[in-house]
Amino acid sequence: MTDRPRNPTIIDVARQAGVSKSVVSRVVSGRGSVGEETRQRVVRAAQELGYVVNASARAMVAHRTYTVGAFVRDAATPFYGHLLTAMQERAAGHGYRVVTATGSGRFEVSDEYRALETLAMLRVEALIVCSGLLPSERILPFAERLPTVVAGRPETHPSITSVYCDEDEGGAALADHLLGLGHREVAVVTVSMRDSVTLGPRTAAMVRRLHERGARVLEIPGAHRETAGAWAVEALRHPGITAVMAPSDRHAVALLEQLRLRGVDVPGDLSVTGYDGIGDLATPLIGLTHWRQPIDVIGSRAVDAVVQLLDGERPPDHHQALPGTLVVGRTTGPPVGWDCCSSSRTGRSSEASY
Amino acid sequence: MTDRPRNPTIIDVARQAGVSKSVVSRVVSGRGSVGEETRQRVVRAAQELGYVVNASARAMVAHRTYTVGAFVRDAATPFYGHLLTAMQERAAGHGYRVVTATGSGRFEVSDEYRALETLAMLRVEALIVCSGLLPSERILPFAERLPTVVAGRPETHPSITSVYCDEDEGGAALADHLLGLGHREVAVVTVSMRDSVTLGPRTAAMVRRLHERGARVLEIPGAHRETAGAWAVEALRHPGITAVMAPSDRHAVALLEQLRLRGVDVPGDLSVTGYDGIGDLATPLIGLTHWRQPIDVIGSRAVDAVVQLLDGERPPDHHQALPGTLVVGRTTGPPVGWDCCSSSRTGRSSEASY
DNA sequence: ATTCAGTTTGGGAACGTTCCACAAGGCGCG
DNA sequence: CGCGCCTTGTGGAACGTTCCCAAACTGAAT
Repeated sequence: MTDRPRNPTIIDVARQAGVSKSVVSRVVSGRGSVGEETRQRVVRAAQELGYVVNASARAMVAHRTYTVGAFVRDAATPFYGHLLTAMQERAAGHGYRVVTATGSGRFEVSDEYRALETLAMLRVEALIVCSGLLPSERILPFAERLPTVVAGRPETHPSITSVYCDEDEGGAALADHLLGLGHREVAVVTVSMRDSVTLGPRTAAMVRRLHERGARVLEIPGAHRETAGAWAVEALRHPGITAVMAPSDRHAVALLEQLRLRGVDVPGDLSVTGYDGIGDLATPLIGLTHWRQPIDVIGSRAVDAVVQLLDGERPPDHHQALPGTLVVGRTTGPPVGWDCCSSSRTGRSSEASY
Repeated sequence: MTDRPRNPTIIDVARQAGVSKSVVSRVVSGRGSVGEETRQRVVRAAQELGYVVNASARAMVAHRTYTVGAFVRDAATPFYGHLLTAMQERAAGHGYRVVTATGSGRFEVSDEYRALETLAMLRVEALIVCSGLLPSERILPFAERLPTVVAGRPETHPSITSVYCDEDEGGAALADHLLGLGHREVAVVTVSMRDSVTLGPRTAAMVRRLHERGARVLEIPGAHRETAGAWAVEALRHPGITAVMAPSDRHAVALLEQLRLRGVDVPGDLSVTGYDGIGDLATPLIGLTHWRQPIDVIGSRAVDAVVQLLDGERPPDHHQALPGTLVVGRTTGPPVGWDCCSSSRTGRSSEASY
């Protein structure tokens, strides 16, 4: 780096305005009283020199940065993009900045750790963790030192506050929707709890509810969207299956693409459900039936909680579960051969064992 | 804010390890030599105390922050989300952090200015501007003080480096595609240059090419996606129109939704084109014909350029125009009544004047 | 005139780090 | 043994800001 001209300091401004640095400090920080005439002179001098406060120096003496750290696994996914935006906006309202750190796609523990350490170096005053993958025990060491809120997923640990949309409710609601349409044999693309703290519980909830209501369930493990072709094949192998539940909108869209390639009619041959309901994927154009999470609310509540913790108050609810909404689109419908009036089903397939 | 325990400093670590603060500094910064036995002792002490370097203090003396500022209008849009992710990753490779500032949705000049000033306070070493709306003259004052690169859009000003995908080429390619299919009367949803530095030129390029090749053009001004219903109405009012070109994928999807509501068959009745080709909107499911920009490349090249500027080199190309790709989907096809073999058109509509 | 309160201003310490100059000790070499 | 050199460790200055305290100045009341 070639030597660039130094930024002007309050001392430069003070010299220019013919006052002491203390006066300039009071003018730029807005604390303490300054004579009106002097303040004008200082403001003018600052403008002439293009003075801008140095946040580092300020942070040093104030022991505050007015910065909240947000950790997300991958900011490019629409879910996190929306969450970040919502948080940023709300934080600005509280006088805080949000600085985000990401785990760098490669899903490595060391990257994750480095990201969180970077936030610590920057002396963020609090932490908002928005990752479906980072387990509680990795968050805990930081939560001990910083007010920490987990956003977008339930958190079991008592010393961590969380703001989320109940996964059980959503999973059950989608299952009920399919059951109500008459589906009795449903495939669920499942994700293990280990692989995701959000996708795991919601698919488990789908399976549970379907079982409870006496439906047959085919579980297709499928954490990664790239394997959507295999899900399609697996679901189609079982002729009794009339619906497939995906762990997220993106999974659902990947599945819809694969079904389309294979000439499967949705929802004629097969119904499909998603989960999340964010941004462009929830477009009416695709018409995906899904469970919609109030991401904006999750984001702003998370920030509110963090600010309350910073103010030394305990947030009203340690774990805030926000209500979601069932959005019925055009990817779900009654199963083939289903007679809506007799409430019984014809053309039931043989008792395949799965 | 209640008083939180202070973070340990190098002095605390020094005391714990029984050495001077200078030794600790050398250990944590990795500069200067330290006896092996001593270094072990320091590392252990730091770990015991949970010491983390204070970036502010470091920045003060080093006059460096290893931080690049990114300004985007709205981080929630997929285009910018992807761009940011790409930049973040590349910057990390160069040893820089990216801190983003947004113009807070409300599209106010004062917000914009505050966002850029925040970046200046944080003493970012360089600036990457990724906004289709912020005009050059607003960027210039910052470009004079900081190495500045504009990403994702062409930049005319000679003292600002830019990395982008040529809008003229994309607009023309899409127009050619439609012309090649046999379309002769095309509506273009146009955005003024004033409203967007990216959307403006690309729609202008579409119109230009269509005119050059002798097609009739209906210009429908439409900066905001919310008015997509009106575009649909306007296009359908002119029976000669066989295709509509949207300024972006998101505009195109909004239009497709409106056309769907009105029972218009795409591409049977009307062909539709998009522009950008990012993430989930470019999904094969929708099958939108569009011009794809290499966003990842734009992001990483922008960071590379910034780093070169920081190193005092001039980047090889002051203005880097990257190649895009035409992606043909299922939203475009031959116009109704078009006979592919005779290369002439039947059922031509009356000479409507527009 | 003198005191007193209130406002405005200036000087200096402190924040946590890096870097520089320097000291102490070990080592090889004449 | 004395000299310089290299390695390792120490103390202090500096970075740009805020805040505390003291000084200077104002004006009003005694």
